This record gives sequence, structure tokens and C-alpha cells, in this order.
Amino acid sequence: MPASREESVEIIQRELTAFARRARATAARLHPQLSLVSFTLLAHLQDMGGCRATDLAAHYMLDKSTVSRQVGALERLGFVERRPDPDDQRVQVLHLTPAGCEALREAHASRREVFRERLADWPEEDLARFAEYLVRYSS
Amino acid sequence: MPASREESVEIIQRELTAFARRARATAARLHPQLSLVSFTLLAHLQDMGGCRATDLAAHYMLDKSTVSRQVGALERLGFVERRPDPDDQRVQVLHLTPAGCEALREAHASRREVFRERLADWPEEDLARFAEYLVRYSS
DNA sequence: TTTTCACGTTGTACTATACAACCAATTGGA
DNA sequence: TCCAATTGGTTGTATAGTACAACGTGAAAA
Repeated sequence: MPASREESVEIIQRELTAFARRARATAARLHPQLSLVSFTLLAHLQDMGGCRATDLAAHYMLDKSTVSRQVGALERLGFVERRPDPDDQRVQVLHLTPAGCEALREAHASRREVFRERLADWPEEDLARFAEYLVRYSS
Repeated sequence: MPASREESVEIIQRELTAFARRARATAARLHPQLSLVSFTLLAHLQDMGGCRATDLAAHYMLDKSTVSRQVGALERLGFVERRPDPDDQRVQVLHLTPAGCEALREAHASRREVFRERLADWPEEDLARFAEYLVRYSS
């Protein structure tokens, strides 16, 4: 029985909402040391090869004070380091430390494992299409 | 270029994570009075035609103290009422009030509008398949 | 040069959450 | 039947994440 447009939108809304509601708690259970947010901040630092706190705030739509505190915590954990920017004394360029890389790698691996198990019996073709839909949705 | 299993899982992980990170803030901006959690609690009450706080806690994997406080807030807003259970003096059966129904209806409508716009130019067939994938993923 | 802007920190407040301790009511086993 | 264990719910306490406002410092523009 093919669903109507309305029904499909309704289902998509409900399921994405339910997922979002569970996500933080799941992430916290999975990797107590690295919350969903600090995980994504570290990942961004890795992707960019270092950036400023302001860049993180803009990219994730977080207040700069929030980022400041998150980065402070990550620094205390030894996962990021701040390097002065020779061109601008106000700026601190944030970089992953080797320990930060390692923590990120581990968290990433265990998260991926959860997804892999959950998607284990999906045909490859459905996986590809699901991934494509998610990308299309969020862009 | 068809993605491999690994690549697809990676993309699904990344996109769902990003969505989860944004969801609460988006919900808060959209409907300041009804957080993602209180919204889903109200929705559950409507679906079930009333239930106990314990049921909410179990269904959403929340601590009973969390539910107690959420319900307290919803009661202060006039959105839920507690009715004694004649069979068990410990139990309070929670019900939506008319105001709660109305608030839920509004929040639901505005949320649906956001989704509908975002999905506006999707072919109906893709919508149906995306919905089906999400349901399959979460079950 | 003086004013305005950008980057980041700190103070304060609020929400969501968990865990533990507790009270009251119910239920089950000796 | 009665007491112990269980269940439903509230409250105390603590923590994380977040925002906003005020601030200091350095850079840029007028």
C-alpha cells in the first residue's frame, strides 16, 4: 500500500524526531567521555586540520561561550591544543593532539560499529539509497 | 558512482548525527513553549488516550524523576491533568487537557510545515522510500 | 587617532537529565 | 494474615549543555 505524500512526510517527521530524542543519551552511554557535541567538534577539527573557536561556533550554530567552555573541557582532557596565530594576536588556532586523534578514532569506531550492526542485514542498494536520501534531506 | 557498504554506513552515521545535533535547537526555536521532549510526551498521551508517568518513562527511556518534572511543568502550563486511578491509589493517569490538545496540534502543524517545505520537491516515490527506510532503521 | 569591530572568557541563569533517598500504596509469600 | 518486597511517584542534589550579557584585548576602519 503506497503511502500518500502527507503520510510519508508524517512518518519521516516522527522517525527523525524519535531518533533525535534518543541520540544524545545513546551517545553518552556509548562513549561517556565524549558527548555528541564534543565528538563533532573534534571531528571538525580533524576535517579542517585546525580552526578557530569562532569557526566552530558559526558552523554548529553554537554560542561562542558554549564553544569556549567545550574547548576548555577538551583541552583539560588533553584532546586539543591552542596555538597562537602569528597574524592576529586575538586568535587561537585549535588543533587536535595525538590523544585527541586517538579518542576521536575510538569514539568514531564504536559509533560506526553500532550503525553497522543496525544496518547489517540491509541490501547494499538500500543502504546507498538511504544515505543518498539523508544527504539530500540535510542539504 | 555507487558507494560501498562502508561508505554508505559512514554517510548515514554522519548525517543522522548531524541531524540529532541540530534537532533540539531547531525545535526550541520553532516552538519555544514546547521542547522536543514535552512535545513527544504530549503526543504519546494523545496516542494512548492517557497513561501513567511510569509508562512514559519506560517508553522513552527516561528516569521517572525526569518525567515527573516534565509532567509537572506541563501541568503548570495547563496542558495535562492527573486523574486518580480507582484501582490503584498510587497511580495518576495523565490526560491531555483541551489546551494541551490545542498546543500539541499547533506544535505539530508548525513542525510538519518545516518538514513539508524541506521535502517539497521530492518525488512522491522517494518520500515513501525514505519513510520506509527510517521506519526500518528504527525498528 | 579615535571609534568600531572581532575574538575569546567569565558571570549568571535555565533546561534537561540522572541517581539516590524517600513516602505511600499494593502485592505476595511464610 | 501480616510483614517484606515491589511499584508509582516526588524531591534533593549534581552535572552537562546551552544562551545571553558584560567584559578585556587586539585589529581595522573612519
